[in-house]
Amino acid sequence: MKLTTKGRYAVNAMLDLALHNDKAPINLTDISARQDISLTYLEQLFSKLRKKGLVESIRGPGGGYRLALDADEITIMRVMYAVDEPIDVTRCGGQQNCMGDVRCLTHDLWLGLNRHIAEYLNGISLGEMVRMNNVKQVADRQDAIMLKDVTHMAATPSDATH
Amino acid sequence: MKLTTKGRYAVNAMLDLALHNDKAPINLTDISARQDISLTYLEQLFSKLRKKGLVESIRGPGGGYRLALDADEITIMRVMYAVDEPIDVTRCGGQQNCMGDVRCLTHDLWLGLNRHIAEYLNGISLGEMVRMNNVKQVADRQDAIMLKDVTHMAATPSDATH
DNA sequence: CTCTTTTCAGAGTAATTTAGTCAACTATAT
DNA sequence: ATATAGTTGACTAAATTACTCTGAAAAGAG
Repeated sequence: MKLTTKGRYAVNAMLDLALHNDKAPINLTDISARQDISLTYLEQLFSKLRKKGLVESIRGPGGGYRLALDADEITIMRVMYAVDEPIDVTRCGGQQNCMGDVRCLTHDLWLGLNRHIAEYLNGISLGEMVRMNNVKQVADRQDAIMLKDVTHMAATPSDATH
Repeated sequence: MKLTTKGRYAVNAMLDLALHNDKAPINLTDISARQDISLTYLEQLFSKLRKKGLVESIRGPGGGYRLALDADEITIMRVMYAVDEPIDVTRCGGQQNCMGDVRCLTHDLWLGLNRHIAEYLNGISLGEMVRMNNVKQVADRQDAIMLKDVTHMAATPSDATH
């Protein structure tokens, strides 16, 4: 299992999609604004997510993306695997030849770690996250900021901290 | 937690040390041969391991490295942290400002994953690994190969174990 | 003292990966 | 038609990884 920012971006974006998953499809421009991910990078990510059957796309004006499955069926694991080729933590990709012809000393250790991570990430779905309170709160804030931007209100975000 | 081959090399090397942890210090040339890691790279790794107090060094002929602590006190986690700067899995390093001024949607998710991995890697020590059967078998084979190289003898120990 | 074996320190580097950008499409609603 | 939105693939700058190279310095053996 690979753990990169790419995978995390993908999860953030997918969760955004799950949170706004009503009738109308969500376009990437909105997700880009809310989640602070460049549009072109999102396009790249969603291309992969679509090919893995996690989202479906609707082209043209009013188009965008929608979850292709129930949010409870989409685990964090599936999202991360969709965008990041799974790199194995062992040196040999499950083969037993990590070291010349014999498996390395720590072969089983890394396999165990792999299993462990997978278990955790497979145990959490987008649906569950949507129902979590703290997630909902953050999402509401993000939506509020978007609204403010759209209306061109004088309120500059005043991001003194960074 | 960062998961790199560097960390895996370090664990392999440290386990080698633990397996051969008798009176005499072990030099890196031997570990290099047994674990198939370049000598200069090992030097780099052990420099860090020493600075973190996991090994102690003896210079000069007959010198080498020794575990600075009991093998049961050295967890896999400690080894990996010694050589790889811990990169945080969240975007903000535990701060709450992953996204401008609010924490990102998935902040807690990554923190949880971090905790999970740490728990696993902290739950396993070099001592425990040394006592595991499959590890011992691999180690014996590695030693046998080393011996063969040194003596240039034809007498293969015929290690028909499994 | 000198030779050899070892660790110690840090600079340098080639390859790979990451995190994107850019440009040129295609499909569809109005 | 035209504007909106997804689609594709090539390209790239920056960072990271996984090392190597050089040249010490310490310590024991002869």
